[in-house]
Amino acid sequence: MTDETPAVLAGEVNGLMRDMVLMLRRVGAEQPVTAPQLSVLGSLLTGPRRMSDLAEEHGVRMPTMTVQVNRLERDGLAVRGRDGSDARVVTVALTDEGREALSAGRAHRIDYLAERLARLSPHDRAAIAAAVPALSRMIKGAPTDE
Amino acid sequence: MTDETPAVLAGEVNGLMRDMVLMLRRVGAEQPVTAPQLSVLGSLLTGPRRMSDLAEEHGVRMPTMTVQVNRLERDGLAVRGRDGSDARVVTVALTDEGREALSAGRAHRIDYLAERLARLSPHDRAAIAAAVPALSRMIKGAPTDE
DNA sequence: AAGCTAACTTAGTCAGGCTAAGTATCTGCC
DNA sequence: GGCAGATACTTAGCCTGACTAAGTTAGCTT
Repeated sequence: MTDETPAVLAGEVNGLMRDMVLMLRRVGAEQPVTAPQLSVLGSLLTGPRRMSDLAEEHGVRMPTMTVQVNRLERDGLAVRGRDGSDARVVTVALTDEGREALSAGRAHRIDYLAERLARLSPHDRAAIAAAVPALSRMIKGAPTDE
Repeated sequence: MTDETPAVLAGEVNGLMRDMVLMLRRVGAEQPVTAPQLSVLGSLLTGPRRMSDLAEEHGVRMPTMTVQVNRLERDGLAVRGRDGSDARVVTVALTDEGREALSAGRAHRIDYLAERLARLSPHDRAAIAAAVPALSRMIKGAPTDE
């Protein structure tokens, strides 16, 4: 049995995250659309969103989102629009091309992970599946609901 | 029970990783030493290393490591040296200040994680602990050893 | 209508990654 | 022994992604 003390576990999780960052760099390399861009496109799937919402949702400041959307627009993946009720707000919407880029990019990432997961034993996969909710709570900083 | 199909799991893990990146940005913000730098300092703990080794170990190209080490040296956390047997190789060693920065930076990250883990139920922690080896295998792309 | 607040953008800075090309040194072969 | 090619690094130049500070435009409140 592994030691489940928070401090010890934290060390293990820390190492895991370092390796994960490395892996993510590899997955993303050679891809036309970067991970943050893909992430923003994903937010647009349910309809146009305002800049401030996007910034908030992705945990960045507005200037960062401005630049991100500039690039998406430059590459034809999204378009800016205006909100009728408030002339200050700028909305962003997916283009068809953006929708395609999103699904292609997602497929690439998911396939990569799925392939790796498929190589593991059912036992390992079960362990990961069982830990997903707990990891999600940990990442979001939410205490376990008891 | 969660569905353990690779494809479905991959989707969940993908979402998890996105959130993790967000969390890592938060942990790292306001920290004097960045995560990659901390990571390099960690490699130096066991003694001086050559540039090419460091680049290899951290999955980056040499020019990237050159810049990284430039910054570490600029900030007094590491020093470059020469290898007696081969005049082409450059070695990098920790300074006392670097050792301190490393342990402080590590402590910050680990404490952050430990605190979050401590808030989870023992059941959640156990699930995470049980999944660590499997996740590690997944990340490294190694098939389960059976 | 004035003045404050809110939503974005612009400008400037920094870290971290890359490729291509330059320099110095080592190695192997004739 | 000396030259050719390989190896170890650095330099230069480019891109993404993040930040703050400051500018602009539009809405809100009084």
